[in-house]
Amino acid sequence: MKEKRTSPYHHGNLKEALLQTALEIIDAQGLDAITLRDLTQRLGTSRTAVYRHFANKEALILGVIEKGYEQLNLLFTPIFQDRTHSVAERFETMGRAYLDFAIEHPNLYRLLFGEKFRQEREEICDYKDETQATGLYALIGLLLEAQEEGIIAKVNPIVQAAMVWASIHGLASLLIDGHLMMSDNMEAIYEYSIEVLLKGLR
Amino acid sequence: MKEKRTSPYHHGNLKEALLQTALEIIDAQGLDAITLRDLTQRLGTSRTAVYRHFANKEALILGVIEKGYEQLNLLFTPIFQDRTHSVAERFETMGRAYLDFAIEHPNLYRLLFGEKFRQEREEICDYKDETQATGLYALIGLLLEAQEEGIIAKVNPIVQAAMVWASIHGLASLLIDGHLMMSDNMEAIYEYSIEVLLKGLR
DNA sequence: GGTTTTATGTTGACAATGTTAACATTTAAT
DNA sequence: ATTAAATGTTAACATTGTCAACATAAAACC
Repeated sequence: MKEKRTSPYHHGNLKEALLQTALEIIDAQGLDAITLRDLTQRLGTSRTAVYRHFANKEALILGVIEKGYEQLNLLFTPIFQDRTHSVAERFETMGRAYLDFAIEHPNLYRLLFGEKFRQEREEICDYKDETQATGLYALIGLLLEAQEEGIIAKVNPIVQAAMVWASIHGLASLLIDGHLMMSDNMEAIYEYSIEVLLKGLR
Repeated sequence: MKEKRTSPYHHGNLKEALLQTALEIIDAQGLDAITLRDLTQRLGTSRTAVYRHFANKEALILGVIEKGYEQLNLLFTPIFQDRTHSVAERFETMGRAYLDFAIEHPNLYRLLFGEKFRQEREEICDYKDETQATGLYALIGLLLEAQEEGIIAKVNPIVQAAMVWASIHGLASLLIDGHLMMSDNMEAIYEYSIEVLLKGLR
């Protein structure tokens, strides 16, 4: 009883290793590229070892999604908590960090904000609300701050947050999915977007 | 020589039937749901009949994508050509039509504006530019009109169009992929988005 | 018209993949 | 020490995309 619980023995917490490696594979090659055989081979176990820790492939992916949300949360939280900058500055920094994440981890971004397993995802969101993990929660807080400062109109902040998130998410999606044939203009487009948003929200 | 070309004989233009049925399957059940065996079975042919008309499954899907763009074009063109309404009105109508299409055909929308086959897609876009099929081309025209009327600022319309498209695309994506936990508020969010955009673009 | 060539369709087979069942082994519980 | 539970392995199967070999209908050619 030296370990708290689920103490490893054969592989040394294979479950966590599966999640981590799966996340790395997906991040590098995309969701469709992952196969249980490849995954288990990398870890030196047999193909079906997965089934001792996950019901099936889908359950594993859901675990990766949850893990991804956690990582994203870890990445965004410090940005929001930085009170040394103005609301407008934080607004811009936030959007840029979001875009950067999408650009640096397009496959992971698609997994987290894509369509796959919408139904099943809800089980995760029950106790770890996507709203929070996404940063949408923090965005709402930021918008409320901006409302107090009189920078933007006092409208339902949830509606505002949805609109802002959609704008940045749309930009990220179109970019990483190759639908904006002007990646060189990206910086200009982003800055203009922030400008339009801040002006339009007034 | 009664038929112009590619006159059918066995199945009666199987190629077109494959594209049409494939599109219907994808529209109804999504890209991942389509299998060549199911597809061919519906048409009463054998599994490998596809390979007489397409190099492989991917080539077939690319054909469906092209067909989808055409349909989308047919849907959007009349809206843009309607000069009986003001620029602002057409702007709003356009966005709504775009959103409606995404909501009514989420699987098709994901296929047309998703990540799959980005590389290979470019071959299609050579002679049938996505920019045109998307309606982005028409959007730029609308924005130029708005600029002339002094409704919005005279900025690079391509940048403006990217920003606007991203906003609406983001809204559509988040909605159909189940990331906006307020589908009831959708109408309010959309109207507010148009409001913010028109105000911000000034 | 008859022959050849081409276009189109079919059958059988194979590799990759997710999955299950049966068996094996290591750790934990009693 | 024995039993039970957890974890891992092997063999096998169904599904799917794909290819090779074969079959047939249409078109082309003389």
